[in-house]
Amino acid sequence: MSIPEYWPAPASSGAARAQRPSRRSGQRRAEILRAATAVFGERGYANGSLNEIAERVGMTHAGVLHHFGSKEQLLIAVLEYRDDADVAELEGHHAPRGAALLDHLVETAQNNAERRGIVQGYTALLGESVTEEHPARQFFTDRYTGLRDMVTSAIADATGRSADDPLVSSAASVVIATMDGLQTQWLLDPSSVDMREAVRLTVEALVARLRQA
Amino acid sequence: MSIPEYWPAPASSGAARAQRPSRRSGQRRAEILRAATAVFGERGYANGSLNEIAERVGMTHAGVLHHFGSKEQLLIAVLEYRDDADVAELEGHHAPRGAALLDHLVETAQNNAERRGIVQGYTALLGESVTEEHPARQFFTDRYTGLRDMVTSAIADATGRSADDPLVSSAASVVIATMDGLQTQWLLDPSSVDMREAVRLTVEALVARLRQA
DNA sequence: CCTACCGATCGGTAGG
DNA sequence: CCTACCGATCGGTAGG
Repeated sequence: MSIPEYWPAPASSGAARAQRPSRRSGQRRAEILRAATAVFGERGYANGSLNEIAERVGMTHAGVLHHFGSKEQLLIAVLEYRDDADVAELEGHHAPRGAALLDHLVETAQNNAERRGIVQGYTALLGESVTEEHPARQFFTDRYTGLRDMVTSAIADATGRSADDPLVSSAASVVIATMDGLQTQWLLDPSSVDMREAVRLTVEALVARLRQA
Repeated sequence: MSIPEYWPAPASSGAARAQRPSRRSGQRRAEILRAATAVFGERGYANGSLNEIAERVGMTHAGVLHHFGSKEQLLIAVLEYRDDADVAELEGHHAPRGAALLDHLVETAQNNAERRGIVQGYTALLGESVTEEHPARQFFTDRYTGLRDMVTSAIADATGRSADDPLVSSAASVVIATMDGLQTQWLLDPSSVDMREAVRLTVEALVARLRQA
């Protein structure tokens, strides 16, 4: 499973340069991950090739495979890389856990309208992931389980209902579904939809509905 | 653009058998369309091969290409075929145009829970369609424009608001987005979501919200 | 990291 | 509709 490292050490690897191969290798991996994120986002996973990824970082596809072992492992790394970035951003600004999470989601919808590449990558891979034996399937399944839990407790918090209330978990699924579905519509036709307003309306309507009765 | 027909006429093509080649060809095309729908649904378009489609109807991939010209044209035919089926079903049961459409969508969500293959095919192709230069892109763009119009007028009807009200068109986008997004969550984990209840809640909450103020 | 290669598979065409 | 073929491309491996 591990990736052997048998290429020659850099000629200038004495004490003069503090950069060990592992440091450079880490940078190179990050470059590949960025390129792979872009290519899978533009073309999808099935249609994105290692060759195109490799060209964008100035190496051959064999070089990419050296770093990541297989196309599938590269995809997994891309997904985790994206996840890390999301988490970092969440924690950087604030890590809202209660009702404030709902406002944060409205903000996210707005911000996403200026990150087309990222939205497209997410939507394309998510869509592909429901196909048979797709390597991203487990990743997204787990991710949505976690997302639903977070949003469920946020809605419980905002409405004073129990997180076990079926209406609450339904509402959580709906909020997430709305964000995903709006992204698809927006990607197909950006002028057709105001993602921020639509998410805001959804959250408002659901919370109001769950507050009564 | 047209597909030439130069294969030999059936040996038994006299007056005894009323089946002209065009009739048989039409049946064969329908078989291919069904197989292609299944394969693209299971594997996606990029990952689904003409060879697998051909095998399922007992011919070679060249035979499939004879009938449809190219893989891309086959995809377009599949999408139109699916669309025709949807329309036929809509008109068969009832063609609800006003507020009744909203109830019909709740029913559709319920019915979809027993048509996993169809839902998966739709979700996978829709997700792929947002990638660069994807052949299904125009199809889905047009489809969503039409869907939004229908649902917008249904919501206007149900709430007494104008179809030009931005809240109404936002709500329409949300209803459609919800259905799509829920399907994805359900495909990833069928036990995680009650599609019917979630759509019902969404419609109810949005209509209630738009009825006030 | 590259070169050089592999087998497999792809969509499409020619030609009947 | 098939056989037979094409060039292109794919992911992956060997070996340094």
